[in-house]
Amino acid sequence: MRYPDLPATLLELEQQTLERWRDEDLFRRSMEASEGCEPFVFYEGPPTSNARPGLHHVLGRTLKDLACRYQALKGRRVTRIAGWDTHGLPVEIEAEKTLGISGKPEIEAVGIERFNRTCRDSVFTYKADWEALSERIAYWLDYERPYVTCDTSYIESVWWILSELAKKGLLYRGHKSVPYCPRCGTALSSHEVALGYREVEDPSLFFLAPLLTEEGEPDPEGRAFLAWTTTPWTVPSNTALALNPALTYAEAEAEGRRVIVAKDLVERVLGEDARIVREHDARSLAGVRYARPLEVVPVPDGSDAAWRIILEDFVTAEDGTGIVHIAPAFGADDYAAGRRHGLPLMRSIDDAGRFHEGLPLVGGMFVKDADPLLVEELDRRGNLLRAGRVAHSYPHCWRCQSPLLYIARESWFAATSTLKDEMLAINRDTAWYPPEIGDGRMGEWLAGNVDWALSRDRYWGTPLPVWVCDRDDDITEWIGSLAELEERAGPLGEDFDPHRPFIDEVTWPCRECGGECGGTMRRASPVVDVWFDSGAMPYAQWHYPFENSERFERHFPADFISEGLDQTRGWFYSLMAISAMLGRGMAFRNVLVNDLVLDAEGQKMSKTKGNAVDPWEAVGAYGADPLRWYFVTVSNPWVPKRYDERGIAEVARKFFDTLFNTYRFFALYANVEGWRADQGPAGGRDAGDGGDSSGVPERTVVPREASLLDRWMLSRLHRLVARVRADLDDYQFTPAYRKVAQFVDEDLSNWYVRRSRPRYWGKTGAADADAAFRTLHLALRTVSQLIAPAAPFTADWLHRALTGGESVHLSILPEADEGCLDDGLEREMDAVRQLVTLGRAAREQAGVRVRQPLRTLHAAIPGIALRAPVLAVLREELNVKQIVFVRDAGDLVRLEARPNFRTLGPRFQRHSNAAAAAIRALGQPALRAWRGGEALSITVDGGEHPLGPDDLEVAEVARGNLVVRSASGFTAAIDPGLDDELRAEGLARELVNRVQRLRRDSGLEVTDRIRLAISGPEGVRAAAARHRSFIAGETLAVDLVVAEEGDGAPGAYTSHREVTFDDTRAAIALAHAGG
RNA sequence: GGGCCUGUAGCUCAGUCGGUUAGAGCGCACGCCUGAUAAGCGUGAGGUCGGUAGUUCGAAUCUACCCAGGCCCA
Repeated sequence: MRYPDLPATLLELEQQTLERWRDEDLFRRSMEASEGCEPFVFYEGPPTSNARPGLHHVLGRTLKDLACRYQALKGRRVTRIAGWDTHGLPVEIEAEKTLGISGKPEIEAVGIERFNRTCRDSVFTYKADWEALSERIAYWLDYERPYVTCDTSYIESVWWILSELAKKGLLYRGHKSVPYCPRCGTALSSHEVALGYREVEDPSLFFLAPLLTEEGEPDPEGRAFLAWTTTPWTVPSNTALALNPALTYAEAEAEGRRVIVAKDLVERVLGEDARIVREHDARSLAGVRYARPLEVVPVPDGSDAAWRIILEDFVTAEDGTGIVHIAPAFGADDYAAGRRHGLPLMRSIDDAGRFHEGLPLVGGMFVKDADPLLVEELDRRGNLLRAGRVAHSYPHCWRCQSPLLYIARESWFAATSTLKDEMLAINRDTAWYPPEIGDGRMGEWLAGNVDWALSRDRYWGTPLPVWVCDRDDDITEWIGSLAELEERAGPLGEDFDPHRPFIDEVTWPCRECGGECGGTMRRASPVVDVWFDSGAMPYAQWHYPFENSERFERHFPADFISEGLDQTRGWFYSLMAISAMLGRGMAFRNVLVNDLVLDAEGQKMSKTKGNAVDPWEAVGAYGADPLRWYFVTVSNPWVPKRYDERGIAEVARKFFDTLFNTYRFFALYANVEGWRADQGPAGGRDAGDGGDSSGVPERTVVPREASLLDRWMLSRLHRLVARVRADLDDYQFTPAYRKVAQFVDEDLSNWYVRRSRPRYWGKTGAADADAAFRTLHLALRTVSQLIAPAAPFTADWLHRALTGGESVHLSILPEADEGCLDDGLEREMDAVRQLVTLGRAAREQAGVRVRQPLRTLHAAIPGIALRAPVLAVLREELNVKQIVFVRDAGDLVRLEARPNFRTLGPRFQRHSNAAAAAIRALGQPALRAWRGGEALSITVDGGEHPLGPDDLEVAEVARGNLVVRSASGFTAAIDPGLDDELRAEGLARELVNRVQRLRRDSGLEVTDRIRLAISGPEGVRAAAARHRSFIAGETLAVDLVVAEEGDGAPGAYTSHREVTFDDTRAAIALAHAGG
């Protein structure tokens, strides 16, 4: 049994792994394996399946999958049920396109039955695409039994929730101001409204509302409030004027009138000539009566509260007059204010946007056409101060371009605002990643919570399960199940479809009024907001409470959910609001938010711009693992991501290729040497804990007396495990996997393996080779487990290759072994690596290559001593004979004082720089004395100041005829001087270098033995002779002949080469020793 | 129009409580290595920290305004 070769490409590796997963039914096996384990509950936010998955779904699904796989790796049982969001306007719009129709009148002409059938047919258009992409990117989700929001069982659970809320008195009928298209006869969703903003010119008029006394008499002083509007057609429905309670208002003389406006706006609104007569605090004006500016619409009953001054926070002094005209029948703020103050709703127009027939002046006119007449009438009544035009952005219907009207329409509401405090408390207990979304966007949204308008006047959705008596609409019944419905209306028949139009036909005689009224209970026509559907998934995915009660309880609340930022007021809110209303507290404990995927230029991806990246293309380019890894490591999930294919290529090279090369190295030599993880070393030493079919890796494979590098590697490895676990437990995926990447590249590949290489071909003995293999095997295997959540294909392939077939996704991630951590050793090795960098820089500067040995490295390091075996690593890496640590004696070192601003700043304030300069200017003797423990003081601003221990740092800087490099307290200095001995050794290494190249060029295998001949001038011969065994050993020469120039027997060798070393010429020749 | 997020090297990103010499990878230039070789390693150059004004002894970091991109809402 060998350690297998890697597939030719990562894409091939993924394909092989996918096939294996399919053959093994691995997802199912992983679920079975965790049967009975502590559950980890994940809720899948349902995507709409009638649109293709996009690249951003790969991001979202990577994060979800990562969290779930990590928990599974820790031994949790992770429920992850797929779901489909199937109702709503996007589906209806697709159906309109399919049927070639547009708008509600045309839908009704076609018939709701046919229309909804078309909707249902279109819902799963791209289901296969979604499932295929999910599989390809290794998003493990249970697609066997997905929840589907248009299924009868799902709808029944939604009905149950609504009826529960009704029982709690949380549902009511009211009005909601909605953007409404008068031509299409329909309200538009906010998404649709956003599509239609256009810059237009509208009337801008300042109109007057004359003050009245409390008795309703004209104000003796003839004063009037001044209000501003761009919609004259709403003025007849005015019922109040709102002031900001925090503002001061002024009475001013202008154009012969005494008008009241916000004090700050007097000049802007009334001109420079306006004279302020009196000032009023807003509060003192509250409740003051005024005369209706226009009397076109009749006064309804119960209008006692109307036509008075009210106070509202939303009023600003930014524009207008600081006095806002309130027409509750139209604006959203107006409607809310109307409810707060008990104002009447003066609905004066019909569904086509026309004033009611029979009204004076404007009866039957389209509201926008009536504007000029109303302005004229205001003027005639002396209530117009000024009229003009203003350009502003105003929403239009994206379908027909009609200007939208904001109109209060009948709606069914859930009284979420009564649970505001409860939701705020839940939100505080919810762990948001990042936290600022919870505090900010979500917290503010909840703080400003208004009742949830649940109903939509549409067709394809969960029908609102409320029936209303057609004689007395105060009589309503909420139905919570199909059984309840049958109890009322009789059998519904097999396979009853609870959608419209069928549900609309279910009626029964009104019982409330004892049959006296002879009324019929008919369903209120709206369907439910689709956000209610998705927020109901914790219950409805189990058809709770009709079945699965116990399973539901086990899966509530969710431990974890994750969606895009746009879901804050969408799914996150609907989950939270529904559970709060049901009295069940929080619906999710942890929520990870991701931002958008932008294109490489930072622009939003969209089909119309043509910059959208097809996820299949992205996966096909480098593979799913690099794409997932890129998304995870490039930046935190909640930061907008630029998708740049070059970034994926970089990840594939930098991380995956490095990891693969490390494995390839391991496999190459393990196979050559016949090393197996489950066998002892060749020398017959104890095999340790041997094989591990348990899935739990051996905790410590290398005993205490193991080599320095192994102990260092294990310390790094276990520290990595501890840190990654801590990060992942805290949903910090990006830092976690950046740490893994850094470990693989810097610690494992570039230091441990590089420094250990000769150990693998036995240069240090069989036992040491075994330890080296064992350590590398453990490191690779642990890495494969750590990356399993992020790069599931690569991880699985690696794990199987290393363990002989065991899937990483069935394994358990070990805990970090504290006993392996060795802080001191890690610090020493860090110091060595720092000195190596500096030493190399010094060599570069001196123009001496590493192959040329040097006598001495002078080094200074802050605060740690390096032990002998660590120093050996440093000597070897820098190719020096000895290392001398400089102290403050001798010519090598100069002391340098570095002021510490952290302590000086607070103490010296504006004299900090002077103090710092005084410290820098301290002389060598003073600094030596300071180091010796003597007191030191400086003179600043004429005063004598003693220095404390933290006020300065004393650093050593090497000096003299050395080439010096230093950084952050570390100094490395080399003496570039060479003697004959060093030159000879350097030459010997050069010879080895040339022979190795010739070996390679001659096509020899790395293990082939050779016969070797070297000829050249005296210096070369002397070096070769002196380092004969070194050269022979390095080049695997069984025979080395050193000859005079032109001497020797060329015919005996198969490869010859002239070589030069700087200005010296020589010749080498070799032949395969075996034959 | 309002609220929020982002802006640091050519590119992608770090940057702790405000601390005086702002880091890394890629790319680029130069070099090394040749028992991981369609690999590997190193050194170097490269910055108005989006802009302006302020607070402070000291600002990438705090404040205000502005610019660009994005999100949510109207």
